[in-house]
Amino acid sequence: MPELPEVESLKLKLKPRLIGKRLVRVTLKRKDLRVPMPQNLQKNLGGERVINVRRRSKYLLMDFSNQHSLILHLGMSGRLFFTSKQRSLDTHDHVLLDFEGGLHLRLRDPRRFGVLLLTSTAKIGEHKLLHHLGPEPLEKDFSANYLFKLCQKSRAPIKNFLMNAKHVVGVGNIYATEALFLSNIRPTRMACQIKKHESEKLCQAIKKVLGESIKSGGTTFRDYVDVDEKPGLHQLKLNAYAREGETCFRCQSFIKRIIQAGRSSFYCPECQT
DNA sequence: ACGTGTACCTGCACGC
DNA sequence: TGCGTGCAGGTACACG
Repeated sequence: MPELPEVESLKLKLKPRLIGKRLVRVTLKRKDLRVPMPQNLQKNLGGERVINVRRRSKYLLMDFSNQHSLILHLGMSGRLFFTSKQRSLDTHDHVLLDFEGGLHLRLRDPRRFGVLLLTSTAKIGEHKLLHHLGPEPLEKDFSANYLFKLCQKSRAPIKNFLMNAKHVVGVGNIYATEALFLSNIRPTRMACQIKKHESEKLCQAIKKVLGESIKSGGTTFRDYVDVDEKPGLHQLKLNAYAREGETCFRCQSFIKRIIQAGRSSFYCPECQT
């Protein structure tokens, strides 16, 4: 489900409510998501305080006072939200986190493509899931120059290229689609055919669409909700994603849908070349 | 070595 | 109503 803006929105809302709080109890309602969850969580984290809540790529990182960190990924259908401890359990409520002061956080993930792991805070960057990741798109090191140079080495379609976390993290199906629309580039173009000026436009478009989505609290299609189970608003601003057969806001042509690497892509056949 | 296809899993909307 | 099909904000891995 969530791409960078959705995870960033969760992080921003979790931070002020969790930092400094002790984790009282961790309850696992099953033993695995996409991979087995650590079975020693209560022993390792029970009684520890939350020092920080961070995001790297689409991973949410929770640092605790004993130098351990939780790594959480929401996959396609994961939700992380505060609720009442008394609320009855949904079939797919897999993890319950009770913090001091009665704060109760739940992880719900019907498809179980999510991940929950524990690692030492110091070694988090070396973790198998994180070590190979490319730059954060909203940071300075993700520049037009960086993008252009990397593009020149790849014969993959530009959309697939953008969704490859080795090149840049956090850009999933929605935002790759939208950034390409904003920069007038057809998603099927080979990355190595992108011109210098296009890479500048594309780099800007990626930063813009991600930044605006964060401001809108993310995009909600079906599963995503924030920590208070409220949807985001960015779906109201999409230009291409999920708009097959509707008219382009720029030129009134019909938006097309194609499949690339098994995922839907949407583009305007007139404005994107 | 890189790019694509497949697997993981459930739920929902659709057409017949 | 019921069933089959196709689709869904992700990612690691096996293959060619």
